[in-house]
Amino acid sequence: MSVAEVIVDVPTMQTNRPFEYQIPEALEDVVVAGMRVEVPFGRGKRRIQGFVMKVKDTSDFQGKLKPIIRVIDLKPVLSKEMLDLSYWLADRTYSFQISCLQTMLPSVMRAKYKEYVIPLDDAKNDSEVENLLNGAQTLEITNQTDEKTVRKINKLRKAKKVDIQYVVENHALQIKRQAVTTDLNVIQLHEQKSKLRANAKAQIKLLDFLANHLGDLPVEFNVLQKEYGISRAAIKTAEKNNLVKVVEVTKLRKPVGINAKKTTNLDLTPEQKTAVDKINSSIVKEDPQTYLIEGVTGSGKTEVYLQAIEKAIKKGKTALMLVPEISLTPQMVNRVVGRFGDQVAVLHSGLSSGERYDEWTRIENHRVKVVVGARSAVFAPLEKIGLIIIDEEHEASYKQDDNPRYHARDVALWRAQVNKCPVVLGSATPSLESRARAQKGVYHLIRMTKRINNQNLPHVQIVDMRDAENSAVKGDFSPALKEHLQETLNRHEQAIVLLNRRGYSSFMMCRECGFVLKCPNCDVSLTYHKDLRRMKCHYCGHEEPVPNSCPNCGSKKIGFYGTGTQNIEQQLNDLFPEARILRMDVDTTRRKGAHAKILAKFGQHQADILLGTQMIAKGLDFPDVTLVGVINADTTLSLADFRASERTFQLLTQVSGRAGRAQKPGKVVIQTFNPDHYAIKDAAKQDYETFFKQEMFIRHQSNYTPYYFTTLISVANQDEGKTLKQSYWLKKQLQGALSKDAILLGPSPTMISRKQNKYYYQIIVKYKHEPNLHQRLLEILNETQADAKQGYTIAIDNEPQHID
DNA sequence: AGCACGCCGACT
DNA sequence: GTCGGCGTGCTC
Repeated sequence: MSVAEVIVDVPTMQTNRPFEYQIPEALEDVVVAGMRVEVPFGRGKRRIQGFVMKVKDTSDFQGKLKPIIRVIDLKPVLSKEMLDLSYWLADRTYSFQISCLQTMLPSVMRAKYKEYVIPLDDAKNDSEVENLLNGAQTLEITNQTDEKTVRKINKLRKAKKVDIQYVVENHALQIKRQAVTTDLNVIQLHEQKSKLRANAKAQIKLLDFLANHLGDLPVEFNVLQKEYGISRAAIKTAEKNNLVKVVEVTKLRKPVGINAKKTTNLDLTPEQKTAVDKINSSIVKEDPQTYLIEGVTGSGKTEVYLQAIEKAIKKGKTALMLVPEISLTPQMVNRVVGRFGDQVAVLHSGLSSGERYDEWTRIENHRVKVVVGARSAVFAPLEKIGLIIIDEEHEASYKQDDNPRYHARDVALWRAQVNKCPVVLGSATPSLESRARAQKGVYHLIRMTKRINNQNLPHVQIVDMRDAENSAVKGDFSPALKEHLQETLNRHEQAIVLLNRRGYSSFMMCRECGFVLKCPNCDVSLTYHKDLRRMKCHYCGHEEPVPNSCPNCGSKKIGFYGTGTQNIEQQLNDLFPEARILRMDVDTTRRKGAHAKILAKFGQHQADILLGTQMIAKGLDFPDVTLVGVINADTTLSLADFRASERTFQLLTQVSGRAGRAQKPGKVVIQTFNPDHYAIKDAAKQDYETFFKQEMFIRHQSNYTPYYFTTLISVANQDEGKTLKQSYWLKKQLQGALSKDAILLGPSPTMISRKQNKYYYQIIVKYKHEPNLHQRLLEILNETQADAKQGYTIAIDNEPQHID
């Protein structure tokens, strides 16, 4: 007897374990681990999708096993590595295993469930049934089906007149197309052509086409029709005369940007060479070491990546390169594709779900050696990985912010262990966690301090907005920034203006002295809560009234801080009526491809000023940009988040790196109310190391990452009282499991304490070594699962990226 | 999640 | 009396 352990597609705590199914004889040698199967589940006739985790020949189950209905895949869609990874991932992120398995696959492979009402045999002519079906054979039940109909169906079901049929649908279908190919070679084709009658125009055209495109066969019918005017009839005639063959091809939608010119290795600077040598030695030794490249903007990290990838490929291995979604620009993609051609698969959000599935299939079929993609590409079905690269390693977007809340870096490190390959983390501004690990020797630190071609770092000027001259200005542009913009325009060069919009108008700052209202306990800024009209701390729950005057200098100029991009655009228009301005923010980039379009336009110098939010800070390389202006450097600094300084430093350093990438010298103007803050001063000097030391000191003082681990637990319910009660119960449970050294903060309301009509409260655990915590949290999830039906949601975020 | 079972209130 | 409301427990 063969038995399969199956993880079923029911994301609840009670079903978060394998269920055993009997493998029918017909499927005896067909069902293997990693396949999707359709199984019956529950008392009714419900059918659902499941993943086979294991095949064995004995059962531990006391009752009678149900048989597997059918296999959905002909071969496994998840390898042993991925199945193993799913256990680890589910445990680490406190998620359902089914959710982990699903996130590893393209979304089209997620099962779709449909329900139909079907009449039972002896009730086919029943008037009520006929009325319900309205002449049709079946009736689909969707969530659109109105209550009255549902009631009618239930009644007829009880009367045994109709039944419900469940259908599991697989949407991952490849598009099959007819195509033409031939067994003849060029000489034979010419021979055949000469035998044709002169008036057989279409046949001649077809044979000419084949002779010229022998390398590209088979070619689809519709391509021949559309691009060469060769009809289906002509092809059929040629087939009849044994000139061509008609075959079916699975059409793979080819994603954009694969038109890159072939490039070859660039000469390396000594620093680059050292980096490549170190990484390559680990690739050769199959040694799962982690390297952290701390390289200033413009130091040529990408070339290091490319040459290391080449090494991996030469060894017969594959390579995985992760890039933040926002820097997955055609520029970036073309550099990789230019080097490795069609051995590269690109996974980015611009792909349709079908295209994404096709790319996944190409990788799965071993037709790809290199995968470039954003966060979820870390699950690419590559085998024999020889190298994993994570560019812009500090980016918060590598952490998924809903379930499963995984960090791509952690997954990459796990896969590197299994594949015995090195991991390269690269950034101009590494995350404190990674840099600290390098300090401790867990990672190998590679520093690249020089820009290629010895370009100078841009000159950075910090403008103190508290100065009389600047605070007298009506708008948001200081005289200094205005002047530099004008000069740049006069020289017909380009400028980037960054508006730091995160944390928009939620905190209070004094425009006279730069004072920001902070929590007395937690050293993060207080957040304004509209509903209460009070200032609150998101960490500990401290609250106080909104002040009328600055507690530091007594000025009345204290207020909420923030300006929108439209407003700034207007100001720019007024100041420089002759300048062409491009605005890039969530509003102008909502449409697919809009992001790339704006950048392309700016790259072709069709505009003088690019105005935008954080999204313009990353990896752009425009030779004509000689000025970068930062309107309000402080907003991220004042976020109610312990990573605020780190985020500000990263943003300013990255955006400053955009100025003066080519021969022309660059200039950066940073406007701020905190000119003496180390995050701003160090960013101006592009001095990561000094910033790192200072920030580590602060983190040490205030017991944050990387000195402490953090876990964030949030509770939500429609009823605020219930939410609070549950939060306090939770806190008590945790206190029982934690040692004296752990720090428990909260419960406190979240930034938007009410979303979708639910109240949110959170508890933060900071700890160094708590062996019981993980187990206790799993137990708590189990104990509270019954509450889920009463509308409680408990979410656990291991090492949160932001706390709001 | 979806379904059955079971225990209470308000209707043909 | 019974229809149907939802609270509880189970699914190989």
